[in-house]
Amino acid sequence: MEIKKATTIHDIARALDLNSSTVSRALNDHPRVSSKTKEKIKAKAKELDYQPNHLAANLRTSKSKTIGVIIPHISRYFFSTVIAGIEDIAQQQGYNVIICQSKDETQKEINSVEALLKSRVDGIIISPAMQDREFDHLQKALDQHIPVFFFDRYAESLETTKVIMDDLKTAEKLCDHLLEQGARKILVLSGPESASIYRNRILGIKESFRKNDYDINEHLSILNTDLKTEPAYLAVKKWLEKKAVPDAIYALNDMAAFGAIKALKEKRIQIPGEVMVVGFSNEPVSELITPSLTTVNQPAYEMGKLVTRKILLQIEEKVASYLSETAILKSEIIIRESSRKVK
Amino acid sequence: MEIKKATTIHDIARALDLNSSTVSRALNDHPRVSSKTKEKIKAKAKELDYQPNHLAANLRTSKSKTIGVIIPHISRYFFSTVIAGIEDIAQQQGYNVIICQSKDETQKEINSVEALLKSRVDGIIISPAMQDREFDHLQKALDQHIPVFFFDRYAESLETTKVIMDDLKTAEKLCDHLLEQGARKILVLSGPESASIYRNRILGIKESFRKNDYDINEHLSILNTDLKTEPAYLAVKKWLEKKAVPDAIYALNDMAAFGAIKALKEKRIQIPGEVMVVGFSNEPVSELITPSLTTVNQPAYEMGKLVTRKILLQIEEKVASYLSETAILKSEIIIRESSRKVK
DNA sequence: GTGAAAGCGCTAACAT
DNA sequence: ATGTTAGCGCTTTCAC
Repeated sequence: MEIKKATTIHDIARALDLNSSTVSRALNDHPRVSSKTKEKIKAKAKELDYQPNHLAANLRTSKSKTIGVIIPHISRYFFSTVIAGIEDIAQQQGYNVIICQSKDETQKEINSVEALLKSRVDGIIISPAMQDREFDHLQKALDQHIPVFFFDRYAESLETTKVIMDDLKTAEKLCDHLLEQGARKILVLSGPESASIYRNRILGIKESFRKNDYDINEHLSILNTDLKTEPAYLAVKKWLEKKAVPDAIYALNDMAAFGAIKALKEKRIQIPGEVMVVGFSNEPVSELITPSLTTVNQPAYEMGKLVTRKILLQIEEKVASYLSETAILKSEIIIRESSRKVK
Repeated sequence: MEIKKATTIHDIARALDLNSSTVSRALNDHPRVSSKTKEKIKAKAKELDYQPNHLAANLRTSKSKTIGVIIPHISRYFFSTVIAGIEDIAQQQGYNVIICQSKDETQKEINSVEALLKSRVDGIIISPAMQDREFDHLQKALDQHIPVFFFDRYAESLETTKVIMDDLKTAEKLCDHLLEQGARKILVLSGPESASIYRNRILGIKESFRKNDYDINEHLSILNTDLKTEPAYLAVKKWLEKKAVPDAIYALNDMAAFGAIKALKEKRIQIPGEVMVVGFSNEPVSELITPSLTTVNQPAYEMGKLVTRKILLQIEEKVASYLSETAILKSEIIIRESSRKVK
């Protein structure tokens, strides 16, 4: 079994009677190499089917050319779509991606950061776990000059770049819509208020009430669940047994909305006739269920691409490391059957 | 801004007045190092917060400690769940993972293999694009002694390890179920027969007909779609307008089943009263739609873990490279409302 | 059981 | 514009 060794820059140098450093420079488009030799070198490289050894280059420059990504659940449609965007940009720029799932558990997230730092990633992109209250683990990365960028969810206490949605505004508009459809008593299924996105969405909802002059205390109820289908189902079921039936259930994600729908159907409560339901984040199923679910579509793929472009700019020092920006992407309300009372 | 350099094996060696090669050996648990020195070295390593530089080790051993994964769509629940399994095992064994999406396009897949070979991955795990008819691109990897392992879908022409489902048997059982429920005329929504899994599922269905003595030609119709919701919806709609309404629609994935349900609902055909519907591969939505969808649950996470364990055994030469095995995982039929005619 | 020495393939400071 | 040289941090063969 004959294994012919791969071509190196030395082979190219030898073949052209040049020095390997010139070859290296030529292949990296260094300005101080005459275009004539550059051409010669590149031609020879192609001829010998030269494949650069990134391991060697990375060792030398002590860059891993790898970025770490930490997300709650890879198999959630929103997140896997973000990953697609991250992978696309990263690959295109010659970076690898390490994906870690936190399962929305703070401890797992801490471990992942630890592991990523050990693998010497050049940067970390994260959407932190719902329950996170402290961010020392991320601060540690920043202390080592590893950029940490957020998407969707973020830590307010860290001054770093984030790509987020215009959640407050969108949540407000969605609430406007429910009020227009005649809803007064609204039950919100929320996640932990410590998480930026849920807090923002609730602020939007309250703003909608305020500007429409509806009494928040009287008409708005907020139920904290962990925004999963089953717990939301149980919570709504319990609510319906003990408290007044609301005019609308406003879930802060689609998963929870599915649970609410299940509970309502079980009690034979008409949707949207008696109770309207809206969700957030447009799971692909949402248009397929009965009734199809009004929700908010978030540009996940774009988000992944954008946050990756931004972190790579910082990693490659094309942008100052002390610059932190907040990019806000527009999301879009999709009105479907579950909230369409008035035809 | 003071950046203290990371500890290396030389630092440890110096601190203990030993040679760096001994340190290297000790940390790798080489047998020919006295356990006393091993202990000393490990203690010192911990004390100095030594973090091995994998880049250096990988360069030296010319292993990238990276495996490439090629899947059709990362945001499909089945695949992202497989990825979760792959990542878990890989990370645990110190490997990184590069994920590529083929979008079910052969050309993209070819490009991905090319890119993975350039990144010098140690192995490739793939579920090939639906339409693939040739596998020269994968053969090329094998020629370079890069193991290529399949999961779910596979190329029959390549002799290599694969982890697949017992699709034929399961498809047969699901068909048995439909026949038991009284279905006679069955319309199958299939993908390209060139793909192993669809061919196998159809064989299973035919087997069910055969053993129950029902005439295949008379009662079984097969409609090729690309197994996406919208095209399936259109195909079924057209079918219902021109041909006889079947007793059951048997879609070879859930996406297509959703399309069929949409078309049936539009024509106000009762499910399962007039037409039963079954799918395949248990999208998380399937239990949430109305009616909830009978389908087949595939152990995706387990599949990802298993195929990764297997390829790592081969990469680390704990198993002969000429050994190719076929591991078959059991999938499970989940009967829900859409096919429950008889109470 | 431990040490010496070479080298994986590349880059970059310095020299010319 | 090109060459010289050193070295990134590790593994591994060969000595002893």
